[in-house]
Amino acid sequence: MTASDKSTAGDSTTRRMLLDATVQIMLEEGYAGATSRRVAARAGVKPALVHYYFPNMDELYLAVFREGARANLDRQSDALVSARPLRALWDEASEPRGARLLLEFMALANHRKAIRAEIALWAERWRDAQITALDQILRDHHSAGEWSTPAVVSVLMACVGRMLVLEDTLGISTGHDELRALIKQFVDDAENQG
Amino acid sequence: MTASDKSTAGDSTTRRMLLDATVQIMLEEGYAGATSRRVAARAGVKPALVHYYFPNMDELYLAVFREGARANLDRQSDALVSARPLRALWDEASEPRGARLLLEFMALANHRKAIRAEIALWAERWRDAQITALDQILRDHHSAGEWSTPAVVSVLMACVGRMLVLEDTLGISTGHDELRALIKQFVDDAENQG
DNA sequence: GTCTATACTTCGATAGAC
DNA sequence: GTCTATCGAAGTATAGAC
Repeated sequence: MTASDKSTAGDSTTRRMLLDATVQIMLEEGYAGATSRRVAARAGVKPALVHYYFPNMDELYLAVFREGARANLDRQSDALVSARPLRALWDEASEPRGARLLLEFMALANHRKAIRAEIALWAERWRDAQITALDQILRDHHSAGEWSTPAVVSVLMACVGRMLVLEDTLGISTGHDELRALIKQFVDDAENQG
Repeated sequence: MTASDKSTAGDSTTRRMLLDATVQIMLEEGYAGATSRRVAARAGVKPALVHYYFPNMDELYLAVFREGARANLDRQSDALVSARPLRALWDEASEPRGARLLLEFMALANHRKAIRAEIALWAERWRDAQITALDQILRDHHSAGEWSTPAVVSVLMACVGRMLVLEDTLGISTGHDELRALIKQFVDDAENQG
């Protein structure tokens, strides 16, 4: 085990474990449950260590968010050049963990104003890249309907995919199957003739 | 001023002020900012009074939610029998205060599990009523498109209207105008030929 | 119904030993 | 890098005077 293995192996550095613990707690108990003490306990270290790696809690939350945002952008880049980009985008928007974490960060942005700008920055990058790529994709697949412009498709998939997940999490399901079937049909129609 | 006026007049009882203060703080600082001390301060009373009217904080949050949910259902009932029900539903889904408050309660439901069931109950009632009414409305206006079923229209308007508001709040706007214009066009087309 | 006073817990953050 | 120890602030909740 050389020193350089540290970044590729289990990534079991303390900092890594603190970030993971924060995400896990946010998903299970909401952002208000991710306190310095509880994050430390989940990571198996003492509370003071949290402040060694992150000067304050805002920085911890921002580090968690930035890491997730970067991973999200990377996955989207892969999705946009895949064989079925529309399906990949829809799957990504419907991914429960990401949607639930984003809910927490949206609420956290309302409680800690330092978070707000970071989310907006990431979201605009994410959407711009998606719209740019969709412009070509929708043209290639000459998708039906004058309404299916890149911007509309991008915003619609993001809004609907995520909100359906959030409703599912709460135990709300009325109408979901019907809407999901419709979207799946649109995606399949567009990509099977491409 | 008789005793019965208390319910109709300014409603300036202490309980009323506590509920209002809680909503205001949740909107401005997020649910985690609505602590018993701060709610009391905002209402102009001492913290102990909060626990006189509400045995614990869960009950306060639930009282706030139930009141908002009832008002929401009432407004929807009016909307569904109005001259332009689709426009009214879209306006209601796009109303910033309601959408932002719902975000807080969705996150709160993840932090305080007692909230979760109450939201699901209200949301299912709300959607069922909407779908039932839309069934007749869409028939009357013989709205175009095989996709415009009651369930799909209901879920779509709710998801998109609210998520656009949340994105706006964060400072995200790309693609919003285009999608809003499209929905406005759909609503207008459906209701101008009715 | 509203207050004062208080008990108890948990929080974020720091100082300093190892 | 990790710990022990600790500070001061803020949280929920209760008891009891008025």
